[in-house]
Amino acid sequence: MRQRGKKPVRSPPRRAGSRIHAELAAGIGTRILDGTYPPGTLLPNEAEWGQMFHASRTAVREAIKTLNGKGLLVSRPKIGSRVEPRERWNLLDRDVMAWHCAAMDKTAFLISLQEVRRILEPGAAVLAASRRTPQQLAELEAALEGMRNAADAEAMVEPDVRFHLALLACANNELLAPFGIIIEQALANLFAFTTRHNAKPGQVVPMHDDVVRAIAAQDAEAARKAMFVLLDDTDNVIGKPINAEVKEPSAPPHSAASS
Amino acid sequence: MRQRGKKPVRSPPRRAGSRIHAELAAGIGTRILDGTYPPGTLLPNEAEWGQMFHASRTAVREAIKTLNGKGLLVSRPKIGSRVEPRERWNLLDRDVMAWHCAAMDKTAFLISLQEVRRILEPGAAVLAASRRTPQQLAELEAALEGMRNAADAEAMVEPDVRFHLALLACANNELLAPFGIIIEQALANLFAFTTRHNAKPGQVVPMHDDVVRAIAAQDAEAARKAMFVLLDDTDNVIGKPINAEVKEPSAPPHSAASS
DNA sequence: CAACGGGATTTTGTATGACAAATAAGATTG
DNA sequence: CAATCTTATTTGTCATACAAAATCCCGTTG
Repeated sequence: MRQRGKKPVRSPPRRAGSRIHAELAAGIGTRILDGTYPPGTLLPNEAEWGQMFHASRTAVREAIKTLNGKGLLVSRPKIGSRVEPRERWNLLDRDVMAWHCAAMDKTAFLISLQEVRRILEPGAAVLAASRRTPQQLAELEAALEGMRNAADAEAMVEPDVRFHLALLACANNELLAPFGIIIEQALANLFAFTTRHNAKPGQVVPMHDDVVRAIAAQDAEAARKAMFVLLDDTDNVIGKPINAEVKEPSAPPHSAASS
Repeated sequence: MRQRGKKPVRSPPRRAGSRIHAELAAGIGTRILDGTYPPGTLLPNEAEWGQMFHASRTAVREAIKTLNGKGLLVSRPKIGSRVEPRERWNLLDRDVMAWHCAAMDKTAFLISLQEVRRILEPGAAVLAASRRTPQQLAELEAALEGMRNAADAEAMVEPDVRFHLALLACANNELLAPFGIIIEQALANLFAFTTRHNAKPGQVVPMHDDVVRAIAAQDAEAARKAMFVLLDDTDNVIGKPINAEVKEPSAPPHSAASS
């Protein structure tokens, strides 16, 4: 009952409950990833963000702390918040990856993703062959079964992702887990291509099956090779439309920091 | 009415300016990484953390938002903050890596790190051979020169780290950058071993030189092989003390998630 | 008695205001 | 002109109040 004076005008209920700090983090994060605020830039101060998004300084600060945790920013008194150099960004974070993916060219992004997959997945398959537990193998087989039962290409994406994540898990190296995000992003975005260039889907399941059999037999070298076959196939799906659309033979790997 | 003049009740100045929310984030993060609060656990609520650390709820919330950004937590009203499953953690984040490294057995951690390095760095070397710019090559050579001029083993760590980071940069794939953290952690911790088991330091520089020459000559396969030689050497440095200290032949890769 | 629904309660989410601390930049002074 | 002091700006921290969400409990009702 202690009403204590009066209600200070108090801005309107601010729409039904939506996590404002999350929106703010996405808003600021997007602007960083899309180059509006390149590395080294001093961001607007907290009060300005608050006005831009019609939010309180509290919400702004929490958003900034979130981005801080992702390595995009550092804040110091009297200075403000400065965008960190790209190599400090946690690009493997789900949100950062999503903002990044939204900002850059999808095709170039997919090529980068596939390059990393070609490095990682064969190595993971080698480890998996010698280390997978029976239970992990069962999950791998379950994912494969899910791919077999998929009605159409779209329904195959989910078990496909599950398959590759299960493979990573079979490697039993916890530092490999963060790359699951790369798998998810790659396969999710790949779907846009597979619908347009349906590259003999009948062979996809047998190729995955080869990987499973090699890992079940603990044959590391066979697992490695089977994984390369799988990746080659994926590269073909991506590569075809690229060659058809891209003209220039060599583009700069990623836009220079200068501008 | 408002006690403007002197100090109101107001808790003591709380020690000279130290970022409390950072301390809190470290405190909570450490407790998560060391297993005090395993995945799935409901954390104490914000008020309780505030009492534990003698900090305001605001500071606690900002710390939690930081951990949120690192994928360690999710918070929901009425529920509280729950520890996310390990596969959602951003293990490649600097802070998370540091907390993790402090909590787990150093030797086991180094073995995991080296496994990932064996997968990644040869692949990065292959890409580097075909894609490095002259400037990137120059930085690689500068790091090598820094290793040559190092007075002792300790002075070699910094240019060594720079060398491997430069190699990653030569690959010109931005998704490879996050691994720089693995390199840094690996070499920093490795130093504890190399000082104790100084495995013929005279060969280290020539082996790095082989990598540089292969990349300069754009010989991808030679770069790959030279990198393997380098990694084999490191494995030897780690492996020797391990075999001397560890008894049990096979331990579970990482403590299983009970449920 | 059991299933259902609606409030009570707990916890996070947001806003506001005030002050402390840090530091860059300008003003002052020897 | 240089060293120092003041000032101004921005983040950091605290306290308080209230809103929103979601569980949980309990009463209602078939």
